[in-house]
Amino acid sequence: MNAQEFTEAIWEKALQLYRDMPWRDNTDPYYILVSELMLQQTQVDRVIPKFELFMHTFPTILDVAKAPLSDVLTVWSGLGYNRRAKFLHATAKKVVSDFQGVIPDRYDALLSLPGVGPNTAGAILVYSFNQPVVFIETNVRTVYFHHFFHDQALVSDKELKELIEQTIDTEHPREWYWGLMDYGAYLKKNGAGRIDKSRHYKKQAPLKGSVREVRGLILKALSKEEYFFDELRRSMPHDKRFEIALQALLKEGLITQTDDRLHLTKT
DNA sequence: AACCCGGGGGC
DNA sequence: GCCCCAGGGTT
Repeated sequence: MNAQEFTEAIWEKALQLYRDMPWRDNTDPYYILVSELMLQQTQVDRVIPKFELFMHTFPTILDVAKAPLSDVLTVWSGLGYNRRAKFLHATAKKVVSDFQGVIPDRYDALLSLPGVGPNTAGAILVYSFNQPVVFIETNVRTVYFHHFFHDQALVSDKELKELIEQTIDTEHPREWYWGLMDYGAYLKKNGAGRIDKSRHYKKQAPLKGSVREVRGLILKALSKEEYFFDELRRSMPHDKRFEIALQALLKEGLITQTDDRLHLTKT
């Protein structure tokens, strides 16, 4: 299949498989920023209700910047990878203080924001500003592996970038990537995804029995009410994971201890 | 380069 | 019970 046949096939899939999402109906940079942070390692179906709650609670990026971190963490609670809530809070404050409250439309400036890496920066440029930049994530990998690398054991992102660059629709990058996302998600749902073909693929450690499982329990508890240290410990698994998780959360600034009480960090 | 960071749904 | 999900930060 040559490049033109490929692009025609993708556009056909894009029409067939289009998924409606709140951040597709409104591509304001703030919508895209929030959705992309939430979508890191998290499925679309789980993000949509959290996204709507978040936007209802914090209608503008200034509302996030002004809010205590504890409020952002509470809204985030249940979505997972709670550090992202702190990253988003810090990014909102930085956009207000360093960028006049305007989310930047340049790659380097976006990369300077906490929680925004190469993928998220590229996604913001594509989806919000409609710029034809190359970025790689799991659905993009799935589509290109399926069509161009069937008989190759391992594929590097460098090889992938060349193909993406050759096939990207420079006139309609936003809709083009929407199509890649929808088609890639479709392929994986139907068992055609082979993400382990990527040289960057790493199997993640199980959650069960891990420290980060206890981190989640601590944050979930503190999202509801404050605890005395011993009171909280008694409600947690009785092993070393609790102490490790607690120290990490204190160090990272997600939680704070004042007067023998533990609570979500306010500032 | 290796490790850490949630929680849930699909299978 | 195992897997992965619109990845990024730290060491």
